[in-house]
Amino acid sequence: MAVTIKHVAKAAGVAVGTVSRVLAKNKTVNEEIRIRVEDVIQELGYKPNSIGRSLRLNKTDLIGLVIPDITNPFFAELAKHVEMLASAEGYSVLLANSHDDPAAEQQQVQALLGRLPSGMILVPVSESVIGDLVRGKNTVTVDRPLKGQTLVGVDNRRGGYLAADHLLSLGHRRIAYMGGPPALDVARERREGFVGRIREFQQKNPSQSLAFQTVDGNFDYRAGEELGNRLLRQEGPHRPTAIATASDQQAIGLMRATADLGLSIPNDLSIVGFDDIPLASLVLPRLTTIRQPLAEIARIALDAILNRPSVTKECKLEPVLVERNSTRAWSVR
Amino acid sequence: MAVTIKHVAKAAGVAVGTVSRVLAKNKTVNEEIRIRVEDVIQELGYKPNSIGRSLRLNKTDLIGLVIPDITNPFFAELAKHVEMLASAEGYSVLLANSHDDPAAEQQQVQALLGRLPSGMILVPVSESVIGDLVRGKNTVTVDRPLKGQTLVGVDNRRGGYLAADHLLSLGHRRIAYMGGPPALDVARERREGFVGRIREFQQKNPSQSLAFQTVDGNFDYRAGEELGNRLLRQEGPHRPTAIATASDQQAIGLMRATADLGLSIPNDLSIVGFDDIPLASLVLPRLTTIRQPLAEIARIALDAILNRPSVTKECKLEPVLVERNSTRAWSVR
DNA sequence: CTGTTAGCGCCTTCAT
DNA sequence: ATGAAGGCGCTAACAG
Repeated sequence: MAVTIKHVAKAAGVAVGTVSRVLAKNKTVNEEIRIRVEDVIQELGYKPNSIGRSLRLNKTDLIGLVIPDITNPFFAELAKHVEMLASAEGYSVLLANSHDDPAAEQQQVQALLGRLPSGMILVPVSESVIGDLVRGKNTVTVDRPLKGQTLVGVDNRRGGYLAADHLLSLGHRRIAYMGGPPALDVARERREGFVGRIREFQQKNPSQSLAFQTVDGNFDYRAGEELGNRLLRQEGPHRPTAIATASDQQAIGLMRATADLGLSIPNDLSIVGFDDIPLASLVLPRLTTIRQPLAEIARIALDAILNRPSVTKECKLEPVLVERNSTRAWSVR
Repeated sequence: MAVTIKHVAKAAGVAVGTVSRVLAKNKTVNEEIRIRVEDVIQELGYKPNSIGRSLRLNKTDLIGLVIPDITNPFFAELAKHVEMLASAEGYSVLLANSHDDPAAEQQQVQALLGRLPSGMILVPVSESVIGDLVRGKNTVTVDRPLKGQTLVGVDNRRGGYLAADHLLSLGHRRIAYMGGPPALDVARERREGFVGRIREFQQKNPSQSLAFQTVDGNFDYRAGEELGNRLLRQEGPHRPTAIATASDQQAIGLMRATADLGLSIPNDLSIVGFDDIPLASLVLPRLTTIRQPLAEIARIALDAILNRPSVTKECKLEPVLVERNSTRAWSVR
């Protein structure tokens, strides 16, 4: 058995309570004794047992993180930031994937909750099932909302708006929007923001002709490629000169479809993504996209969990347009 | 306070020991009593407290996973498989990033060890520092070796060999190899395997002219692009017609450099990667690569940790060549 | 077959 | 300022 507080106490000739106080840096400990105890701790190589501590205190130094899929670059980046911040504060993170499956999500959340974490950061998949599971559980939700739970994320409408605005101001008048799964609020909001800016333009410039269409699908590469093919196979005046997507992964899939058809980006087609995953600045051409401030999101989420007082019911951060090389001005040809 | 085994016992009119036995599915419990206890558990919504359990049993249901960077698709995939398998067995995984920094790694490992995990899966960064930290700790090492620790990974030499063999049999005679950081065993082994096949060919076909060169760098996209530029800017007969890389990320960076120079893959240049990350089959053209059986690796690693007996000191899995569209036969032109 | 009980390692109150 | 002791929730050994 490992060395415990008892061994230290005996070796130092004091009571366990005193050792505990030394550990807790309690000021009411005699200097001389403190030194002695610390020496013994060094000598014996004593390491506090976090389980005993947790049992007594009825809390752990664990943060649960439940995301759909760690393989998704966006969530990987979120996880990385959360882990960095958490470990800097002495917390460890419990990782669980829900695979976008409500049943799996429920099971994972239950499992984590059983470990009595200090808090939980959740990117929820199912609205209802999870809802009362986490009620009153010091949970914060990222990216997707959950009734009654603090949400931290980006202002998706604003993001969609920015994308549309960028394309419009570049002179594009044949535009398509590739949305995410309509079942997800995030996806709907991004699209609404985008469509909103389009409508706004149409009302202000009723004389200008503007072709606009929408498709929906999953957030992944494959969907981007498939939907892209559908969009781009339209001949002549129906084919858009610019497409905005609801995720960078879609955008990258779309880039592939574009190349497949022998079209050039940004000469024949402008593309703007969403998220700004690391890969976005590494593909060719570098992807213009709507950046989510993930480090910030992670920081706020963790803050909300560690210092309960400062919780707000909703925290929408400002997305920002990152102009790179996948978009270009369009003049009628 | 939550409902404990005591509450259940009182409500069911039995002793705590009996409840514990019901929970443990101990067969020696009277059917009738078992039912009653289970009903009460349902009714009260009792959830076993894993901390009390851990304290008593002196073990947790936690698996530590320490990797360089969750943002790296290869490690993300590893993490995903580990997490899936672990949670299927009732374990949760503690995630920590070492950021390829020995000091951070040491701190992370210490922090995780303090949580008394059942075991730890480690992709080590530093040989020495971590060595005695995990000695005797039920640790298994993945991808990179650590003295005295079980290693599960792919046979890197064999992987390198396969890549070279593929290129050679395709008829390429101007070949380059882009290696990983020479400080890493993995990188060295892959290169040795590759070079080995090249030498073998040269000895068996002394009359054939064969140009071969090597460059080294990091495993990431950026290194792939930079090294690729260096390799491809060589004019005429010095420019390779095929390049193998030590990682898919390098290969994808290289693809970008290739496109930048107006070269076509696989017409002007064949490329073979290493790892087979998800993105490898999504880039254009789809990347021919050496596949690491990650699901298998995760399974074996976890097995080694959960059933100590079956540990072997080293487990080298067979990599497999996945032929896609980034390689093509080369005839002298 | 079931009840009772003794800790697991730690913190904290209550005396001293 | 320090020691003694109780108890967090649970399991396992022992007694009945």
